[in-house]
Amino acid sequence: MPRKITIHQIAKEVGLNASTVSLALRGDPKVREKTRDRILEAAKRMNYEPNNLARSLSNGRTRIIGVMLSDMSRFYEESLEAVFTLGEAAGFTISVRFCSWDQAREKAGLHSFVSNRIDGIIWGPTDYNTAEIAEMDALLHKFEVPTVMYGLPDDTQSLHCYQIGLDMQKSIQVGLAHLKSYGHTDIALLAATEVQGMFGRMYRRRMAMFRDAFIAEGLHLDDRRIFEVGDDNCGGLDLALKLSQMERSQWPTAIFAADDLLARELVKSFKTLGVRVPEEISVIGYDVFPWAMGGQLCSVNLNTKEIGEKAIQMLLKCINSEHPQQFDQRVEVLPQIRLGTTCGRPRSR
Amino acid sequence: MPRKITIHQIAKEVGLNASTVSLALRGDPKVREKTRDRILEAAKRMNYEPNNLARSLSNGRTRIIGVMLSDMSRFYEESLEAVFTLGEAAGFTISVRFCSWDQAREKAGLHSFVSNRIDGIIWGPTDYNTAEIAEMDALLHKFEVPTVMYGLPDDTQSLHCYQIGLDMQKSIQVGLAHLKSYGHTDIALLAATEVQGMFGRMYRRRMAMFRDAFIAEGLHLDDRRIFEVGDDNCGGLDLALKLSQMERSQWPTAIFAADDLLARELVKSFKTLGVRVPEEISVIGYDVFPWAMGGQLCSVNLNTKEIGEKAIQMLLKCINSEHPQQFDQRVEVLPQIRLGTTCGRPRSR
DNA sequence: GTGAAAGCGCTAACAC
DNA sequence: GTGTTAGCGCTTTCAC
Repeated sequence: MPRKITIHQIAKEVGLNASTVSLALRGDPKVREKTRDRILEAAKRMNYEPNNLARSLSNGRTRIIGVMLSDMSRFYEESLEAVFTLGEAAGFTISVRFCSWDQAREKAGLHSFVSNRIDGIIWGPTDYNTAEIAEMDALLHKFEVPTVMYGLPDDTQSLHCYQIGLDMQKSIQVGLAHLKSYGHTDIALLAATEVQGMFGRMYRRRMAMFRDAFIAEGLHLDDRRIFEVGDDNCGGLDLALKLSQMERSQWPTAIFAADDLLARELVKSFKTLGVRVPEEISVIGYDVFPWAMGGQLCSVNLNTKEIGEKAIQMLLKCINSEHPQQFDQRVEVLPQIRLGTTCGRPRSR
Repeated sequence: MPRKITIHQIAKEVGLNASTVSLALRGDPKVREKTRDRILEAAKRMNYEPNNLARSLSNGRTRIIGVMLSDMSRFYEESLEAVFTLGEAAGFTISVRFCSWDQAREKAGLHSFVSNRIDGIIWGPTDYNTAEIAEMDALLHKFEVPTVMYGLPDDTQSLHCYQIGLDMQKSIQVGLAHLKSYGHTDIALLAATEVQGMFGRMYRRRMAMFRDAFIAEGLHLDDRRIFEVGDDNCGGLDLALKLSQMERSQWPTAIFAADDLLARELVKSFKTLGVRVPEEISVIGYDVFPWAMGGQLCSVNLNTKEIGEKAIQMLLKCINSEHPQQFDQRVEVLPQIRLGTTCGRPRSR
């Protein structure tokens, strides 16, 4: 038995023509049911596996959607799951590339997408507004590869791609407004900024946005109210310990943790040390962990599931349309306050 | 300007034949340098992007390696990075599929790899020894797609694929032996087993292996020495608190945490609560976090980087060889004790 | 060195 | 309903 079976061999086997086999395999109603059954039976028996290269070369589409990501960050987990679910339901295969925050690899990966003639791209870029990004954006546009960039913090008007926007500063403001609604004004910030590499860079960027958000909400963020720790999910204990050595009258009334895992550890540590949350101090988290603390943690959720859904929906619309221009260039995904039990009115001082 | 440029259009532009252009683009020495420069210049100017579908259909290989994973688990991070680095250095594009622990999706993904005629597969299966896995293994074998399965706990002799083995029980025994070498015999186990879904399943499986490993090392594991928590990286504090309410004479002399993050939190919590590690109690972790606690944590490292390296090296060897049978069917990757400062001799009782 | 021609496996238009 | 034919864009063999 020959190794790679083609439709011609199946055709010969059942005494028909290759094009009939082709039609039958794709379930075309033109071919009689009995004929189709014979063909399918032979295909299965001969271990036929269709050759997508030939198929795609011939009909001009691959039914593959490429996803370009910087790393296997938790940030992408939920959105990617949404992309899979909706993309596969629409008959597409999802192919992922990672670039490890390396722009050369990112570029090479996107080129490979183009060379392999995938039908569309979802792209979470390593950085924004750099020359490389603009160059790839222009290339993808020139090749008419439908592309959705997602997780973009700012409106990057110069790009041609569709964009799923995520206004981080606004989402922080949402959290601050939530705390203000309880009456908090003395709010501290717990953030991991001493992390090395790209993660650290991300955290530091996030920190800058926190500062801006405080100002935008008319709040004062004293430098002594900023607690920086050297690890993304192991600094809560440090802060709880630090505070427990201070007089309570000196405490802030609420703490905004820049990461849900930090917040989770902070709350647990407070409880361990006998500090009541939220009676003595309120805690709010920020990020992408809806499951943190079994839903008890109050947090600003970045809603990444919706980001993924919007991205794949936009892309599918664009792929299936003749006039992709008619769609909105940019869609904003709004964060959601996830109510828990860790925020309350400030203690009386 | 037409949208998709082909070598024929370039040929027409420079007044040559398409086959010359084809040779020139691939840097064949047969074509004169001056001619090649003219061709490359035209290709760049016209924004030519090669069509891999046509190329692969013609020459029979795609230069793509497919990686099939269950999810974006931290377990895969390092190994995947190794696969990228070595694979790309060898001129391959790495394409990743995730199946979210769904065997139907896993199967579909592997089929798509075959249909797209990728040159080889690295596969971390969702489960072992099931009919589905065996079926896909047989199919991949029949299609002669070189395949390396990795992270396999047991010797699965019935499979045709190359295997990178990881003997979890032995690696736990390595950790236990390390503790025994200090003189510990009263060793407790901290594990997260109340986690939902596939993670929980994995943790429970890990738990069973811990029991077997204790027995194999001639140690007694009393049920009261097993501390199960409901979260994969937030249970350390609970245990530290629990122990601090017990008389120290009742304590175990060492704790084996089934996860580095658990271990890390445990050590930090001990320190917070005034318990000296390792003077009063030793802690050893287990998993894939070489960076946990800045290298201070003593741990059994599963060595996933080497798993990835071995996998891609085996695969490349197999792809480049005419006689893949000559290589070993299965390679074992051994865990390493990562020495830290959290293990020492047991306190005198 | 360069060109001509066949073919990779499939699809799609059109005959019959 | 089924067969015929002409590509899809590239590589490869063989002339010249």
